[in-house]
Amino acid sequence: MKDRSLERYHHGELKEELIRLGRVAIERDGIASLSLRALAAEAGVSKTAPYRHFPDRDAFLVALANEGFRLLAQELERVLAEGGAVPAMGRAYMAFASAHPALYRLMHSELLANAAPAQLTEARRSMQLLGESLARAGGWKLGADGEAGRRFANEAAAAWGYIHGLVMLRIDRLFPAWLPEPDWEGLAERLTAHSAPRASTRRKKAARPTH
Amino acid sequence: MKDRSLERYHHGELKEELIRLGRVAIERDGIASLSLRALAAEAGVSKTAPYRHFPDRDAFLVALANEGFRLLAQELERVLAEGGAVPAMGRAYMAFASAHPALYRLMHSELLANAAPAQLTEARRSMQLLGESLARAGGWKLGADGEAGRRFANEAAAAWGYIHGLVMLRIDRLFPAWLPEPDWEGLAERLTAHSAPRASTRRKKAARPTH
DNA sequence: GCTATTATGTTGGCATTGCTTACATTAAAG
DNA sequence: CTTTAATGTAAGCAATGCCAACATAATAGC
Repeated sequence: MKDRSLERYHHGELKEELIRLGRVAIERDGIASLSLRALAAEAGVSKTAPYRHFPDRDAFLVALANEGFRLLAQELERVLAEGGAVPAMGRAYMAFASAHPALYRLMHSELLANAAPAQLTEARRSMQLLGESLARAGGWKLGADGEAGRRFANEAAAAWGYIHGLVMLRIDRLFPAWLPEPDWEGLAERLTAHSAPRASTRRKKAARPTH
Repeated sequence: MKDRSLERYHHGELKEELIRLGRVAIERDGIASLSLRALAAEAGVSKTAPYRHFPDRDAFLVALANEGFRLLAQELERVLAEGGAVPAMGRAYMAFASAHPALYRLMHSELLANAAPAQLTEARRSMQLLGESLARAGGWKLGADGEAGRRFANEAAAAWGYIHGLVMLRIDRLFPAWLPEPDWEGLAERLTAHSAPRASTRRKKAARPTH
């Protein structure tokens, strides 16, 4: 039995502290090598204590991801409040991912694809923000049905895919080293070109003029 | 001691078979739960046999990813041989990722960011193919120096980011379910719009020169 | 205030896994 | 034919996820 004479039996904020420690740990060691036991030790608590707050390791990772979405939404909301348009959103998105690469990766990992939607309330919020911003800039209606809704879904997927891919390329350092380093921030701002329904693009769908 | 009277002591093609089995395993159970021991058992070989061919688990995953790049390059080359232009490349890229989602994810995972370049010879090949195709379509020179090289790097990053993000959005099922399913193939074909230097984009770039 | 209930944390333990060391078998080189 | 290198095996350690039984503290009902 350890000497816990100076420590409280109940931590009191274990759940929150585990999330905090987890965020640091994944950025330092990578997501794959995150260990609940090690985290418990860091928090000065027994090896199975985390299981009182999370059913299993995957559930903890989902909670971590959700925290990430909360932080991202917070950032995006701040930009929106400052009157930022779509390019500013792109910049903020890129900045968030660069500042928390492992967290961003986790937020878009395989795990989340099958996670229960109820656990990812914050995820929906941040995506709604992005979607609304894109819709406003492009003059689309968010809840539109039929053809209009389908067209908006396409434009949203194009814009989101663009910024998401750009960000992943950067944080995973996948861009070939034998080429000059791209201007990531500038490219992120170009999000506008993808969200707004450009005449050229729409015509191309029908007639495909280039090449 | 097991009865191996009918089995050869030496498997003979263990390395290749592990790669084969590994590809199936990650698509079935996910990358995280891939176990070298389990794979060894599947191959009918002792638990530590794989370590004769791969220093550790991560090295095996890198080898798997490299095999993925080889397959992708093979596909892209086939499309090129058939005279396919950039939209066809986009389609092929999307098709490959959809057919092997876990493999594609692995090819762009955190692990690879720090992998020794020598282990990823095939990766460079497939990217070179994509880069050449984009350069030809956009009228760029691949090895250009200075401003031209930097501009090409930006256009390449934009195009690659676009298709990569689109693909990831799809295979990770991240696109919100409350929107209509996007036309993924059609969006992949739009790769042209990102690789070709569009007048509007270039003017915008000039108006906001660098940073 | 006292007690019952619930939330939270601990201890011990099992199975799985990655990986190391020492040894066995076979193929290939000389 | 002998030697050597390549390939596979056996045994075992440490770390981890997770379960079951128990301990402690906070809280609610009376």
